[in-house]
Amino acid sequence: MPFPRILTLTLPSPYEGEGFHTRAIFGFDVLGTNGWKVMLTASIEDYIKAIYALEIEDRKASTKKLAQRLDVRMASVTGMIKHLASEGYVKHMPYRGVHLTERGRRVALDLVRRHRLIELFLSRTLALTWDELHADAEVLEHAVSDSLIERIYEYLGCPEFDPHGSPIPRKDGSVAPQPGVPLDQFPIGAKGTIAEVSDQDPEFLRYLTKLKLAIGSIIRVRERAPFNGPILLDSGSETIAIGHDAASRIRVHSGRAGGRRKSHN
Amino acid sequence: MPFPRILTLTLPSPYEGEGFHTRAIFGFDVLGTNGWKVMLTASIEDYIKAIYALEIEDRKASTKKLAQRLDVRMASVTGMIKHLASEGYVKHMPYRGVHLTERGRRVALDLVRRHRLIELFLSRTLALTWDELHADAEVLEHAVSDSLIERIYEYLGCPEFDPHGSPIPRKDGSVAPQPGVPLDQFPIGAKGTIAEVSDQDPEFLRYLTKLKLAIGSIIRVRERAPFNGPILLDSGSETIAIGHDAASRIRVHSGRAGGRRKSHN
DNA sequence: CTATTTTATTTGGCTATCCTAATTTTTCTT
DNA sequence: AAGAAAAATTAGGATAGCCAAATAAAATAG
Ligand SMILES: [Mn+2]
Ligand SMILES: [Mn+2]
Ligand SMILES: [Mn+2]
Ligand SMILES: [Mn+2]
Repeated sequence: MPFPRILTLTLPSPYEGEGFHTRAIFGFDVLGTNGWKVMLTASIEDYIKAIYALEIEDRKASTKKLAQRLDVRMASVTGMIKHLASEGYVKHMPYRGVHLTERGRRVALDLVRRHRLIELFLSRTLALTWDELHADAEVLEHAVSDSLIERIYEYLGCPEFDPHGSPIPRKDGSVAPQPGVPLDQFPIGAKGTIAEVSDQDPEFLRYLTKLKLAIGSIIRVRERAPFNGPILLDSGSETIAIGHDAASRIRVHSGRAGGRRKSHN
Repeated sequence: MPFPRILTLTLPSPYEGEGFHTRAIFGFDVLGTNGWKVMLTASIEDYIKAIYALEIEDRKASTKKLAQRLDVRMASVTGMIKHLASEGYVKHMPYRGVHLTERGRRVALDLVRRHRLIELFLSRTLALTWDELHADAEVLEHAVSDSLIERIYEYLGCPEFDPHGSPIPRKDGSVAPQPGVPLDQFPIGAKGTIAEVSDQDPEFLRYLTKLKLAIGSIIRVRERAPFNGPILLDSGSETIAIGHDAASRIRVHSGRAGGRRKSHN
């Protein structure tokens, strides 16, 4: 069987009786080694992942923010939301955003798992720097098979965190909590370890590299200017001023070693 | 810039002046590090690759064979052929098949390069067996970026052959000729080395593994039955009977070591 | 050379996904 | 609380890529 195209596929019916089963509307069902599984299009997977991320950030996902994040128009988001709701991936409260259902959450976690394992794999094998990883992973996450991702997982020794310090969701659908707290909320004077950084913007990651900040770096907040002003911190022998915006994208663990993982920078 | 969706994209115009440029009809133009490049959909890439393969096998690509290979209907092939011809990737002689243009050939070689490098990469890093490789590579070939494929190429030490013994097209568009001759045409009594096997069918590859045949195996044709009958050959200390069909999918180099590469079985 | 079979093309139709423009609902201002 | 602004939805439309059925051309068999 040739690998399914992204858009449509006709397969022997997964249901009773004979005949074929064409499932072009919303991803499609595919016969894998563990029985039938719904295969979703890259577009749908990305929508669900974006909703998942926005729910963590904002408690709910709004049409506007989804449109910005996915780089599509709001009309397209509304249309897709209705599809997703009709298939049971989200609950839609018109004019008030969406929430993932448990079913949707599983899809999101599975995709995030693939994304983060791919990032770690590319980082380990090809020594890609952390600013290079994300864009490739964003595409590859939709292309790797379940069996390949399991091979990668074993090859990496069942890792728990990706190169940006984010927890890798487990196959059973559980995830470790995000480590630490945002740097802009870290107590003044306390010593901490950089535990996680946002992977969304390569520019930001190159900026951190220039500041010699990486996962595992030990820092101390010296001073926080008011009105969302810059944050002064000690790192190694240097003192660094970092904007509020950037600081909010860095999470810091209190104490010395947040969790025994190294930087993959 | 988020990575382009497979189907459509609107980007700042690559041409003079202002405004945007929507190119949904046939892949789209993308701004890479070396200027603008046309990005093709996975579907189009697969059509062009299939035409390339059929031209090698049959001197031309017919609608029927394309439909079989791509698992679509003939009507779909005709439709796509017209698109490809209008974009200058193929020359279409109605009712008599298609040929790739030079432009189409470059697309095919680039895709084959990606496919084979991915197979070798997965084989080296994750120790996938040669029957497992092809299906994953068939999808990933459309998802890896140019920069990632170059990293893989360097990581692998600028390899010339993939795990099935097929030559990896070079970046400049040149390819080494297919090594050896088909086993069903190899002279009787002569000693030879298995140089290449077809990667299309995992069943076939598992069959070869069971026979302990791999790239680099040394064999001697003992006898060839008439009327496309089975072929008897010596391999190691054993004598093997292999059907004509299977034999035609194996290419053999005369002499001992075809080219110093090892099996990645 | 004609009849039949095979191969190829044309026609008409479908869904997925996106867009723009118009409309509706909610939120913000004063 | 009314008006303005922002956010969300609806309406209408486009292309890619697929299919079935009808038609046409080429190849084959007698
Ligand atoms: Mn990432
Ligand atoms: Mn993605
Ligand atoms: Mn292959
Ligand atoms: Mn492919």
